[in-house]
Amino acid sequence: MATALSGTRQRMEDVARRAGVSQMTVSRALRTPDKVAPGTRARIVAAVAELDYVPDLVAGGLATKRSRLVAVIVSTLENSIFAATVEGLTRVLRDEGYAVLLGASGYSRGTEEELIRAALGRRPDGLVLTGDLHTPAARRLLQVSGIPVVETWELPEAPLDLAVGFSNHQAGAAMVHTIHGCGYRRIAFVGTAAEDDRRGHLRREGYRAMLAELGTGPPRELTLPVTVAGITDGPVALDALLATHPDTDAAFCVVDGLAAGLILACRRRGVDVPGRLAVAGFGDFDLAQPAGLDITTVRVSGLEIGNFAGTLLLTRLRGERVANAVHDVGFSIIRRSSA
Amino acid sequence: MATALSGTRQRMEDVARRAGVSQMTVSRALRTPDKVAPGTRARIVAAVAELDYVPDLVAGGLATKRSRLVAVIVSTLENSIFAATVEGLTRVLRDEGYAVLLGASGYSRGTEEELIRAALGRRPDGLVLTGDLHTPAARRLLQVSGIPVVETWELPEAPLDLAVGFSNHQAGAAMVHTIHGCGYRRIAFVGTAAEDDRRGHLRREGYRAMLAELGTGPPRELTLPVTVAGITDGPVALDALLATHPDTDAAFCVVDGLAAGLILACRRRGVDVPGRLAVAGFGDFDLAQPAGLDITTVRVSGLEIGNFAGTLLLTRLRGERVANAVHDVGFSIIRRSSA
DNA sequence: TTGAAAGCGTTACCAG
DNA sequence: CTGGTAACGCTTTCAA
Repeated sequence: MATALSGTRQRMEDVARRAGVSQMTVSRALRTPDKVAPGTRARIVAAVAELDYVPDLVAGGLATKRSRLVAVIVSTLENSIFAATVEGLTRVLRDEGYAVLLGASGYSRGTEEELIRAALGRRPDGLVLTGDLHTPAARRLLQVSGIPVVETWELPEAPLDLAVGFSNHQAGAAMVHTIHGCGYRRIAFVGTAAEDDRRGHLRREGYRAMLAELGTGPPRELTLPVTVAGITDGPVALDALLATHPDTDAAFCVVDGLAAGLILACRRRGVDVPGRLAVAGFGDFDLAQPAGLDITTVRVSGLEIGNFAGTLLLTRLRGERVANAVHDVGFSIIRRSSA
Repeated sequence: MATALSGTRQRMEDVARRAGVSQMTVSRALRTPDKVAPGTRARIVAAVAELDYVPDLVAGGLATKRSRLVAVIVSTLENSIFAATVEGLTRVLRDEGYAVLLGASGYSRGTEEELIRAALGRRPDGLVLTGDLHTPAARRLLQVSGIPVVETWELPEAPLDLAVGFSNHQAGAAMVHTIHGCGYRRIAFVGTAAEDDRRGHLRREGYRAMLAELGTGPPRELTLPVTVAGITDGPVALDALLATHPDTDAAFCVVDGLAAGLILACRRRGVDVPGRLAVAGFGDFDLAQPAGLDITTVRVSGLEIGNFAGTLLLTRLRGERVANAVHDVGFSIIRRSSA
C-alpha cells in the first residue's frame, strides 16, 4: 500500500492518475457512482483509499455555490440549555452532510452582528441565531444574504425568516394556573429589574394576565435589584418577600436558580416549603432535582429546539416550502414537591 | 443609498465597478489598505458599505490555501465542562479571525473518525480533539493532513501533535493526600467497572500510588457494576461500601455525581458526613455546591483548557515553534465540608 | 499606485 | 460511459 507522506494533500488529479482515468471521472465516481462503470469505479475507490484522499469541499463549494455549512450563533454555551440546542442542531445537520460553524456572542448584539458578518463571509447555506434581538445592520445583512435564517428560543412577532421557540408569556400564565389549581391564592412573582430581560418580562406578563383571568387579587410583585438572579439571591428575596407581602403563600420565581436559593433560604429559616410558602421556578435546571431540590418548574427542551430548527432548515435547504414560519415547541409544567 | 436586493450576493467585481477601479485594487484595499492611494481607498470603502459587500472567504481560502477555519470535535456539549472548553476556544480563535467548525462525536471513536474526515474536507488550518483515543485511520488521516492538532483534557504519552490537559493520576493522588492530611486513615475508592474509563482508571491508580506512598494500609476499592456512575448510584454504593469495608472513614468517588449520590444516601440513612464518613469527588460539577451539596473535590478549568489550546494552536498557525508539545494546566483541590 | 493574467481544486456543461 | 473546457470569486505574480 502506498504511504501518503505527511502534509501531502492529495488532489482529485492524483487519484485520477493512479486510477488511470480523467479527473472528471473521479468526480463523478464520488458524487454519482451509478453513472460510472463498475470496473472504473472500483479502481477509483481503491485509489482513493490508497491515497487517503479527502475531497476538498471548499473548492467544491466554490463550484457549486453551496457550502453545506450552517452557521450557528449562540449567546453562550455555558448555559447547558443552549449547548443542548447546538448539539441537537449539529446532529441533525450532520446526517445530511452539513457542518456547523459556531460563534458565541456573549449576549452582545454588537458582537452578534460581527459574528454574523464573519459567518456570512464563509457563505453558509443557512444561519441559526438565539433570540430575536438583532442590530438593524445585522437584519439587513441577513436579508441581503438571501439564506434561510432560524431564530431560536423565542416566538418573534416579526421573524427574520423562520423561528423555533416557545411562549414565555403562555408559560408564565400556565404556571400561575397550576399553582392556583393547587389551592394557593396569594401568589407572588419574583423577578429582576434588568431592562433587557425580555424573557423575564414576558413571564411576568403571563403571571399578571393569569392572575387577572382568575380574579385572584392584585399582583404581588417583587423586583430584585440585580441583572441576573441566581441561587445566592435567595435570602434577600425571602426577606423582601416576607416584608412586603407577608401573607404570600406561593412564590413564582423567574428562574430556577432563584427558586433554588429561595428554597434553601426557607430551609435555613425554618420556613416550611410548600406548607408555609410554595415555590415554583422556571427552566428545570439540570442538577437542582438530583441534588435534592425538588422544584416545581417550567421545562423547555433545548434539544428539541435544536432538532426542530435543524429539521426546518433542512426542509428549506431542500428547496421545500415551510408551512409555518414560526414554530412553537411548547413547554411542560413539572410538578414537584416545592409547590 | 443603493439598496442591495434580497439574495443578491455582491462580488468584488461589483464593488470595483462601483468604485471605478479594477477588481484587484479592491482586493488590495481590503487586505493591504496602505498599498492603495487614500482617495481610491475611500471610494472603495464607500462602495463596500453601499453594497453591504461581504468578501467570500471560501474563494479567498481556495486561492491562499488557508481557510482560517479550526475544526473542534468534542464528545458532547451536554457536559458543561466541554462546553466551556469550546467557548474558550471560539473566543481566542475569533480574535485572530479564525472560525470554529464544531462536531460532536458522542463518545464514539468511529463517529470521531467520520467527523475528522468530514472536517478535513473543509481544509481547516487546525484541529482540536477531546481525549487521546482515536482510531488508527483517524491518526493516519491527521498525520497526512499536515495541520496542527491539539488533543485536550488528557496528557497523552504519544501525542499526535500538541496536547493540553491535566494528569488524572496526579489529581487522584493529590486528593488522597489531602484526605489523609485531614486525619482519615481508612480511605476507600469508589469507581466503575467500565473498560474504557481510562480517566477513572488513572484516578484510581493515583489513589493506589498515594496510599502506598503514605503506607496507609491496603487499598479499599469498590467497583460499581455500571458504566457511568451518577447520583442515582448513591444508595447502592453506600450499601456496598458499608458491607465490604465497614470501617471505612472516607470515600473518594471517581466523579462528583457519584459523590453527591453518596452524600444524599448518607443523609437519608443518618450517616454523618463527614463525621462518620467523609466523601470526596472529582470534577466540581456546577450545581452541586449551590444546591447545598458541599463536596470536597478536584477542579479542572475547562475554559482554561480551551483558552490554552487556542493559544497554542495560534502560535503554531503563526508558524512559530511551540516549546512543549504537551501542556499541563493542572488542577485544584477544593476543600469543602464533605471531607 | 494600479491592472491583467494565471491559478487554487472542484463541478457544470457539452462533446464524443 | 467518459473526457475536455469553462466557470466559481478570490489572491498571487508580474507588468505597466
